[in-house]
Amino acid sequence: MVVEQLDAPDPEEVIEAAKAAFRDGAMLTVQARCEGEYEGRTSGYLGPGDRILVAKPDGTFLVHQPTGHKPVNWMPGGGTVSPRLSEGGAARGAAEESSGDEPRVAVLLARRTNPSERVEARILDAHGLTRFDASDGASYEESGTEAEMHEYIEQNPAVLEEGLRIVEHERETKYGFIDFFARDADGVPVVVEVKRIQATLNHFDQLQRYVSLYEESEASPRGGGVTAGNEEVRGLLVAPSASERVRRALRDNDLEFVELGEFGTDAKGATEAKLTDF
Amino acid sequence: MVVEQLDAPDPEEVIEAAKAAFRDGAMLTVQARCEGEYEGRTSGYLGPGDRILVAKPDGTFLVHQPTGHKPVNWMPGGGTVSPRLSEGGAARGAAEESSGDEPRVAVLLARRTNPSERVEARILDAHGLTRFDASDGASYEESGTEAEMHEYIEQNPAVLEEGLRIVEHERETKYGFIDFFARDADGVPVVVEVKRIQATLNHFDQLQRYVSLYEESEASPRGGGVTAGNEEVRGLLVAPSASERVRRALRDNDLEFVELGEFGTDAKGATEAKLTDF
DNA sequence: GCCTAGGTCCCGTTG
DNA sequence: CAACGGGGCCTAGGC
Repeated sequence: MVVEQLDAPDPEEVIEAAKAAFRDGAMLTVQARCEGEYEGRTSGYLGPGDRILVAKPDGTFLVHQPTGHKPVNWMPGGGTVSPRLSEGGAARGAAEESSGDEPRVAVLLARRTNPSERVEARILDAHGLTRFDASDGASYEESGTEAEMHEYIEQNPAVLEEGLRIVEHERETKYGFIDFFARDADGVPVVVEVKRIQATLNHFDQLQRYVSLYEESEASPRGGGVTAGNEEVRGLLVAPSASERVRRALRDNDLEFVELGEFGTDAKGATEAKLTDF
Repeated sequence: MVVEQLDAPDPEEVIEAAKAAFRDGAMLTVQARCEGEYEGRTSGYLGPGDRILVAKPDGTFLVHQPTGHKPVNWMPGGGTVSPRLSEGGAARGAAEESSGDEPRVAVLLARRTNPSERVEARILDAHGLTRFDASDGASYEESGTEAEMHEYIEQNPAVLEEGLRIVEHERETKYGFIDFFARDADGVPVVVEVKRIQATLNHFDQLQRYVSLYEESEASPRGGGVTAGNEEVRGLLVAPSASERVRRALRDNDLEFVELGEFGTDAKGATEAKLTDF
């Protein structure tokens, strides 16, 4: 039996099922009216409403409202989720006298350290619960990533500029990592920053940072005098597109934009076609 | 009835339940062995395995493996999820001759435009399905945010520096927004960038950009000559902490770091305590 | 463990 | 609508 479903379980049944699921490494899904509370990097409270709760064996905990991609409350994996019975009533608000006839509610508490934080979901009314003994060995394989774009450029530097020669990939500097360090046809050093998506001001910032770093660390040690220094390093921002503001920022700072959209098989085919032209 | 559960539904039942749920604006959860495929900003494939599928009435679609905070495949809200029956067999791979006795499988296809993309989950084996007519009017209320940090600083500028006077909050420049524009005790202009979390190199970048922008736009128009220009603007990065690299980048570029961790009631109390010291 | 940078980032806000 | 910046971002890769 891979899945076990409970319909409208009472608090004790929720606790029991949750304990068993966590013990056995199963995934748990609960449809419930609940409250949420978070305390950690910030703190927050979510009033009662219908949500889906998901707890994974790695400690991941998710609270999903009926809209939106992101969980309204969550805990990343690495911590633990523990079920416990608690007094009824609101998590927040005045502590009313606990009359004996108050219903107890099931609570799912997710915690972790570093950073220290916790999410608590008070299940006021469990509509459905599913235990799922899931087994999944597959991993997602993706193409079209920035890593592939890097590979493509490394193999075909001419798509950026005729005569460009890649010297180093992922060069570390004291201010961060440069995507490519290269030299142009005249041997002038070129700092290259590559983005898979439309370039933003932050990307311009990064390139600017790397270029100034290069100017400082390379020009100064030379003793200053032989080379012009600042003039002798170029900065290239490579991306499929860029807003006008970004283009202007680049121009104003003597940096260059290279539009590179398609890459991979198509572009490779184009390169091969080129070769046959000779 | 808020929740309807099906145990090991066959493909036709999955389709039927999904159609009904989407028509009525209910949330749908399916525990299933499935394949996943994404095509859009990148493209990717996920082989068969056990996952939880969640479809929301706003078009959000999530595929969750047994580990990890993030869905392995997803579609943000705004699009549509449509169920349909399809041929059995792998989504990827050679198109085998479709012998008549192949089982048909339920497929959930999530699509949107702008960007144009789609996620397809081929449900090879549905273990469980839950329809949830959820109603949730609550929204999450959070404190400890950067906005609150801004308010606090605006009310207590002295925590940054004695004699600092806030001139403007969220000043727009042609290259972006400055958190605070201020003047120090000597009337020297100060650009302030505030971060709620540990400062990163990108945050340094932002401040550096704003400061250079200020130097250009303010110093140049003046005709250059009266004021020293570059020397006469300070940049402050305010955050609870910063790595050594970030501190060095700031120092090397004549920018300043101000450590500001606690704020709000505690810090306010500290300020008040200080006042009583006089 | 910290630091750095990417992400199918998502999301809100503003022009 | 694009664009810019925040996020309890999360996650992977180095060191």
